[in-house]
Amino acid sequence: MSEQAKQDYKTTLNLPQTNFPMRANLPQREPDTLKFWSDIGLYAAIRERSKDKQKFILHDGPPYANGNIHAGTAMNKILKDIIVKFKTMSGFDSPYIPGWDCHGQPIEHNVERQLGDKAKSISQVEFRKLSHDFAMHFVGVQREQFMRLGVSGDWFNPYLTLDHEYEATNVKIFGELYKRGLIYKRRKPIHWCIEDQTALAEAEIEYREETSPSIYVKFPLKSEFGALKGFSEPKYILIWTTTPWTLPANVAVAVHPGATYAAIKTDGEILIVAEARVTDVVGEVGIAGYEVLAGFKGAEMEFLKCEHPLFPEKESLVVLADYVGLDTGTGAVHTAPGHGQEDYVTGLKYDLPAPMPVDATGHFTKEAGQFAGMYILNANKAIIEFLKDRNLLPYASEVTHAYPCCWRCKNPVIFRATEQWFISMDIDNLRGEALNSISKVRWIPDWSIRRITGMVETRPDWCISRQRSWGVPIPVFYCSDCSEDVVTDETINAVIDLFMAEGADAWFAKSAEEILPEGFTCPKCGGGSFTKETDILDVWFESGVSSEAVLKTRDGLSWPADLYAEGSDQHRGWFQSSLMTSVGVYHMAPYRSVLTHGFVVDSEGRKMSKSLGNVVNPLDVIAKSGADILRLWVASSDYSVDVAISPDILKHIGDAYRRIRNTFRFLIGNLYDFKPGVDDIAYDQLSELDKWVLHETTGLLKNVTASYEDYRFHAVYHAIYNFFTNELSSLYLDILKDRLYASAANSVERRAAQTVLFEMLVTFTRMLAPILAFTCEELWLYIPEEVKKETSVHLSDWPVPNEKYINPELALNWGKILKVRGEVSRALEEARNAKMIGNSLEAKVELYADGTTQELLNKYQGMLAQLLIVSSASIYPFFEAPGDAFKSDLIPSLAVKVLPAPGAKCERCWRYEETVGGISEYPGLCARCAAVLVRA
RNA sequence: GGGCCUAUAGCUCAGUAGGUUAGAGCGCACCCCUGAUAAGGGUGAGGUGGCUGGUUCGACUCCAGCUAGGCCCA
Repeated sequence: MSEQAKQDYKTTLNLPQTNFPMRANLPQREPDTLKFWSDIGLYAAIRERSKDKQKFILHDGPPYANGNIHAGTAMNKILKDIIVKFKTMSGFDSPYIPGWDCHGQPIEHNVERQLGDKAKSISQVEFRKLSHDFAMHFVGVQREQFMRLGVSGDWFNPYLTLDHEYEATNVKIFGELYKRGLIYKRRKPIHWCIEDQTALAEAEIEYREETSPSIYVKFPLKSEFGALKGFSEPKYILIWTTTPWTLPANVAVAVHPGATYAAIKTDGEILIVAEARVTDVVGEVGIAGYEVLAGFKGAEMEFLKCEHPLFPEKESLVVLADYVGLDTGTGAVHTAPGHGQEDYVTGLKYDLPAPMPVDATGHFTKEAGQFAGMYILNANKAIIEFLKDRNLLPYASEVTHAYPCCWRCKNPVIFRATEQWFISMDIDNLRGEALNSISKVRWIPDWSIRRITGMVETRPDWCISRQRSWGVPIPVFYCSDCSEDVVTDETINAVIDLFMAEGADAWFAKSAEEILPEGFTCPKCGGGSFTKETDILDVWFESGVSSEAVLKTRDGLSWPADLYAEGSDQHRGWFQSSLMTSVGVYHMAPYRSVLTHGFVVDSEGRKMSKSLGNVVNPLDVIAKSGADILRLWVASSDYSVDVAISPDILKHIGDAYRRIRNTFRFLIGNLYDFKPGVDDIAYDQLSELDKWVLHETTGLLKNVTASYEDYRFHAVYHAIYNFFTNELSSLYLDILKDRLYASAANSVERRAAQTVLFEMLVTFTRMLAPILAFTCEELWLYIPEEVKKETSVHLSDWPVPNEKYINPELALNWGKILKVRGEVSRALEEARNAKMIGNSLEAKVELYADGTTQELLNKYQGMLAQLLIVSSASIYPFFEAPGDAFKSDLIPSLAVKVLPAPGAKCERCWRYEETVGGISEYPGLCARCAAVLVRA
C-alpha cells in the first residue's frame, strides 16, 4: 500500500476540526473580550436580566486610591468577582458597585511631597483640589486595572468617599452617634512636630539616632508603706527617664506588678529600685555601701503617693503597668499621660489627669510653674539643675537611641496631648451591642469570629479626629461666647445640605455663619457667633459608613449587605468601622456574612517585599500570561490562610490552564458536524459508557455547585481539573476516539458520543465561567446559536443537574470495571517494556477471572476491547491462567495475559482485525471500516 | 511581649469522631503514540506528616512547649 492510499483513508475519518486555538494567547485575546463585554453592555444586560430576582449584595470594601493594584488587591477583586458571577448565574440579582477610599493622609503626604516648599504657601482649598485630582487619577488607574482582571461591575458609576453625597453621609451618621451620646472629646497624646507645628501620622515618623539625657530621679515617698514600717529614714522611689522636660507633666510612677522591688539603705536614705536593677543602679549612682532592708512585689506599692519632684505641693501616684521593663533603668517609670501612648493608657486606667504644660510651639505654659516660657528642649538643663539642687538627682548621663523624628524637617517630634474626638465603646454599651451583632453574623472561615470578637472585647474607644486637611470635617461648631460644642439637628442638617450641594470643600471656604441657618443661636448661652471645628474625620469612619452611603441610597441595592469579603487585616479595619457606625445608629451589623482571606505571600510563606525580591506584580502576570491565569491561581488557592504566589506556582497554573483548554478544544473539535437539536441521541440509546460519564458529570456538577456556594473555590478547581484528567482525558475521551473518528459520521454510536460531548461542553463552560471569565466567553462562541439564547456565558444560567443521569447501580459496576482496566494497563505496560507491543491496539488481552469479577466481565464482554483500547479481549476461568500471566495484587482472582493481536492492522482504524482484507474493494481495511466506506 | 492563624510529597490541595502499608492531580523519570500533536496515553519513583516532649494499647490526627511564617496590636 502506498503512502498515497494511506492518506486517502485518513481523509475518510472524522478527525477533529476547530478554529479554537490550542494556544490561548490570552494577553492579546483578553482585551478583545473586554471590548466585546463593553460593546454588548454586559453589566447593564445582567442587571436587566436579573432585575426581578432575589438580591445578593456583595458590598465592596474600598481600596485606597493611590498607586497601582498589587497581588493582594487583585486576589481580593477576583474572589469577589467569582462570587458575584456565580451568584448571578445561579439565580440572584447581584449588582456590584466598586468603591474607592479617596481621602486620607497618604494622599495628602504625596501631594505635599510633589509640592515641596510650596506646600506651606497654598490655601487649604487649593490643597484639597490637588488631593482630589491625585485620588481621581488613581481611581482611573485602578479602574482600568481591575477591569482588566475581568471583574464585572458598575465601573463607571462607582462610589467614592469624596462624592458630595458620600461626604454628607458622614455628617448624618456623626450626628446620629452624637445624639445618642456616644461621641465625646478628650485629650490624647499624638505625635507633634514643634518645628512645623503640626500633628503627624505614624507613617510620617522616621526613627533617627538621637542623643538624650538619661537621668535617675528620686520621688519622695509620702505614704506610709507597710513593708518599710519602722524605718524612719526618708524614702524615695527611684525612676529613670530620658525626657526630663516631660517631668512637669508627671502624675504617676509606674512599677511592674509582678517584679520584685528592693528597698536599699544608703547614706541615711532609703531607695526603692527593682531588685533586678540594684547592682547596676548602685554602680551607676556610685553608692559605696548599701544594705537591703526589704523586698516586695511591685503590686504592693499600688496607690502609694509620692511628692512631685518639681512641684512639692503636687502628688504623684504609684501605679502598675506590665510594660515596665527590667532590662534597663530602675524598674520604675515616670508617667505623664500627656506625653506618651503607654502613659496615656495607664492614665485612663487610673483615671489620672493629663496635664499638658507644653504649647504648640514647644514652649512651657504657665502650668509648668517656674519653667513657664522655656523652650522644652532647652529646659532639660534647667530641670536637671533644679533636681540637683533639691538633691533628687543621683545620676545623670546621656544615651543614644532611636527617636521618632518628623519626615519633613527631620527634627525630633514629641508626644503632646491635644483635644481629640472619640466614639465611646461603653457609654451606652456600644461594645455589648457590637458583640451581640457579631454573634448573629456568619463569619467565614469560622476562626474569624474569634478574632473579631476578641478585638471588639478589648478595643479602646475609637479616636475619630485627625489634624489634617484632606478629609471630611468633623461637623461641630463652637460658640464664641461660651465655648460650648454645638451639634443639633439644625446644625447637622445645615452641614448635610451644604455638603450635598457643594461638597466638604465648602466647610473650609465658608465661615460658620455662612453655613449655619440665618439667626441660629447657641442653645446654651444664646450667643450668635460661632467657629468651626478644624479637625477632620478618621478615614476609617468614612469607609465605615459605606453601607449607609451606598446600599441605603442607591436604587437596586439592599441593606444590610449579604456579604463583605476582605483581607484578614480588616478585622481591625473596615469590618469594625462598618460595624461600629452601623450598630451605633441601627443597633445591628451592616452585613449578614463576612468572608475573610489571607495575605499573598511568596513560596516560602514570607510577605512580599522589594528587599526580598519576591514581589509578583499582577500587571506583569497579565501582560505575560493573561488575567485568566491570575484568576485560576486565585481559584486554586485556599484563601482561608495565606496564599502563595511565585513564578514557579504560576508556571504550574499555566500548565493546568493548558490542560483545561485542550480538553475543551477536543470537545469542540469533535462537534464540528454536530447539530444539537437535530443529531442528538436519546438517553436510552446511549451506551453504558456514555451513561456512566453523564452520571459522573452530574455528580461533579452537584459537588462543584455546593463548593461554589460554600465559597470553596479551590475545591471547585481541583474537582473539575481532576475530572478533566481522570474521567475525561485519560478515559472517556481516549476511548471515544475510535467511535468519533472511525464510525460513520452520522452513525448512532458517533452521534451518541457527540451528544454527550456537547452536553459536557455546555455544562463545563458554564461551570468554569465564574473563574475563567475570559476563556469561557471564548468557548461560548463555539456553542451554536440555536442552543444558546444568550450572547455571553455570563448571561447564562447555572447548569441544573439532570436527575435522569443519576444511576448508582451502573456507577457501581463501572467502578469495578475501571479497576480491572487499571490492572490491564499494568499488564500492557509490562508487554510494552518487553517490546511485545507499542500501541495498545497491537495487543490481544486474555482476562482470567472468577466469581463476581468473571460475571461482571461477561456482562461487558461486548465492549471490553473498546474499553481497554486493545484489538480484542476474551474471558476465561481464572484456573486456566498461564503461569506467565500478569497477576493482579488489587483484585483477587484476576490475571491478564497480553498477546500480539491476531489479524492485520486495519489501515483506517489501526485496530488489528482478522476481518482485514475480507472485502476485496478495500483490501487493507477491517469489516467495520469497509462497511463505513461502502455506505458512504 | 499579646491576640488570631498556618506548617501533610518539588507545587496546589485531600484526608483522619486517634486504629491496617498517609491520598489525588500536576511536576519529575522512563515508556508508548504521532489521526487532540508547541497535543494525547501508560507505568513508576517521591512524604521520619515543622521540631521536642506528653496523654494513649495506638497520634499526622488530642495536650504542652519550641521553631518558622502571616495578619493585627503593643
